[in-house]
Amino acid sequence: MARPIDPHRRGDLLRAARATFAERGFAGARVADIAAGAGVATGTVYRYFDSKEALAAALVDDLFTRLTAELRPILARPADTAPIAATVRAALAFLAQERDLLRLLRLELGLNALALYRPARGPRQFREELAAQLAAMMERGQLRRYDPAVLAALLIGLIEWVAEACLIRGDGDLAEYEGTVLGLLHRALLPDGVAP
Amino acid sequence: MARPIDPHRRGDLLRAARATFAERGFAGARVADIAAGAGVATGTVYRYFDSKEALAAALVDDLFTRLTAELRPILARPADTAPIAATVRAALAFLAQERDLLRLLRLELGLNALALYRPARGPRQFREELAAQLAAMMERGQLRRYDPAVLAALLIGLIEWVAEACLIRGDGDLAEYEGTVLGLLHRALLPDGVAP
Amino acid sequence: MARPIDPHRRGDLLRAARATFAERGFAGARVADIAAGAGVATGTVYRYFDSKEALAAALVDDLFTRLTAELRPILARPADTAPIAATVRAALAFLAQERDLLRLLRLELGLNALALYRPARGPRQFREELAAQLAAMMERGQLRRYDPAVLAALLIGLIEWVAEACLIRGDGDLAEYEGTVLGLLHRALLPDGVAP
Amino acid sequence: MARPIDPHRRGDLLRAARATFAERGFAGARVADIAAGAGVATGTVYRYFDSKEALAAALVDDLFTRLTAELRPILARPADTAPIAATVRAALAFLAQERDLLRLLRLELGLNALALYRPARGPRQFREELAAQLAAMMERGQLRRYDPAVLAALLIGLIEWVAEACLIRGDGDLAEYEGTVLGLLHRALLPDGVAP
DNA sequence: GATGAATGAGTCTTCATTCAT
DNA sequence: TATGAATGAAGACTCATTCAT
Repeated sequence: MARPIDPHRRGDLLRAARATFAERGFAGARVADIAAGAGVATGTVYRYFDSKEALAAALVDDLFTRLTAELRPILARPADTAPIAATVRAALAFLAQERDLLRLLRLELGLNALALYRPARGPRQFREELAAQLAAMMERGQLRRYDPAVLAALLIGLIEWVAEACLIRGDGDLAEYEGTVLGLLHRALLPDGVAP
Repeated sequence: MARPIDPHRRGDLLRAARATFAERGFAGARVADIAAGAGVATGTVYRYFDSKEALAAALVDDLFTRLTAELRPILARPADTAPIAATVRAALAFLAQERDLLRLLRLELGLNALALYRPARGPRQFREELAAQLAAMMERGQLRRYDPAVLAALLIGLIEWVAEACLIRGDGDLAEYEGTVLGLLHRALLPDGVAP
Repeated sequence: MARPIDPHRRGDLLRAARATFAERGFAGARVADIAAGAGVATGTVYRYFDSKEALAAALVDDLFTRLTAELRPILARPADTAPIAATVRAALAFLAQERDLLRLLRLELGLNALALYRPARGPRQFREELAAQLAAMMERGQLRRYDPAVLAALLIGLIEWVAEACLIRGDGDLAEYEGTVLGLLHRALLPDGVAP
Repeated sequence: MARPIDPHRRGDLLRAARATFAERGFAGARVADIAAGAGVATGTVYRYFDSKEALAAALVDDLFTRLTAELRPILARPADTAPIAATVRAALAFLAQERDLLRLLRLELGLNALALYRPARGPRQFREELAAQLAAMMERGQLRRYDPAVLAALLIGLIEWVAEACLIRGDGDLAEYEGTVLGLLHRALLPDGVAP
């Protein structure tokens, strides 16, 4: 049997890539540096990832995976009186800790690059779960009626927007933007005469 | 750098750049090709623009300039009972006709590149005008009270979000998304008991 | 390097190599593909051949071995009144069926590569046999006197030349070239007043 | 007016390439080295030649051009009683001084590479001239009748063969091989009862 | 001002070969 | 013996930018 594939290698490479991208930016990071950072030879990178871009895409994929893993339980919390607000807050808190990946994603990677590698599953699936959840809430009269799919996409878009504006561009204060968005959503989503 | 003399040349270059970027993408477009497309020598490009990126940024700048020029009168229309909805509609209609620049902006240019070259005036100034307008409307009781600056940014963000989702990613139907967003804004912004 | 145990494997590899070289060219053929084609692991190739080039050289070696094996009996045919012409014809007919290896040899392999791996025996030995045969014929007055060694080399060179011109470069018609060469040899080699 | 193109550059590059190829071989020669040898920047090479291979092909082209320029007058020498022998001798003498290019051509360049770049003119045209010359000689009864085109190709092939055997592979002595070939040609080409 | 020839930095990727298992 | 994961050297080429004319 040949040398068995090391299950840690992939993680090591991802870690090294994240550090190198954060330090030097995507263009400035050399594949050789990332390999060295993971303690392997340059060519080895290409046994785990198709290209430098694929490495970055995997990092971003991973970000979304962890984010949605964090949000799902909150969104599904049956007793929560304001699951949407809680989800938005949790998402923003999570993203605030991942500025480096967020910068990589919005500042350096073309959306094109991403589209090539991002498996449709992750974020799309979460959006569908969210839409289902929203539809159920509308059904129960907890939410005004909108197109659940569009509303789900919109909620995610709003989260991304706040993150981009506050965490990447630094154009605004996170708490303030969060407050405004939640207030707006409160008015827009809750039926008349319902407390948040 | 001396100011370019011939404004005609500048326009030719911008036109050639737009065509070349649309055809080959930003990376694939050679400065020499753009120059040839405008009927000038390669070096001449650099008398009008500092770099290839500056050329792209100018194109995007121009997009925003034309967009805001289109929106200002609508927003300021005194008799309009729903200036916000009209503005959103006009913005989306305008952007629907500029998909190629939108793609360039979101798909190929890093936000980084943009930040380097985009003069703060254009979009920022429009945002401030919008904020002032919103503040005035709140003052008059036509709008619920939110932070006008954040709300202005949010409105612009929503427009960009719809444009990106529907015009670039093709993830949704423009009319449907527009309807949902306008409905949501209606609920969120108008005081109780006010017709749109 | 231990001698390979399984001669079957060796044949499989040679077959796979020939197919892969023919399909993708020498440079385009990956050792891993050849291994896969033979149903073995990459590393196994190196138990049978020292290098990718050695694989190609073995193929060419084999070509020469088969060619000379085919020619020897013809050349030695005691009753033949024109053994040289018969040999040239047989050689060309044989080579016409091995275009792929011929192309590999003349188009892709540098003669350098060949020199490194080709064991001197094969072609050199045949040339010596041919020279001996020619010397004997000169002795018997069946041939004009030339340096037998040079003439042997020349005959082989002429065969290779016709093969290259007609089978590889496609510059001429095989039958026509063969006829001209045989006519020329006839004049040059046979003593006056001898029928072919 | 921009910097005018330097007519010496191409020649400088060719000279530097020849020296570098001779010293390091084709594969071993770096384009950067060749450029440095010609006193220009790496990229400049690519304004004059499409690729490293094109550089080598140009060198070989040049070899043929100079060779045929040398042979034409000899071949056309009206008073010459043995123009073919004189041409063969002159060709071999010329090639003996160009071993480095000959090695490059036969040892390192695939014939493929050559075919891509070699303009059909040079050698092909010479072959046609030679064929015409041979046809005229046949017409005048100075030569036995063969297909002139094939015979021309064959004569050139014989010269190349002697050059390869003696100058590149070192398998034989040039004078001896030349003598044998000329003797053979003498017998094969001259009509009975004609002195060389 | 315009020209366009010259510059030269800068790196991803492949794949033959090795050798630990 | 076979395996196949790991290695890592190695360099052609592009093209944005400059600047001599």
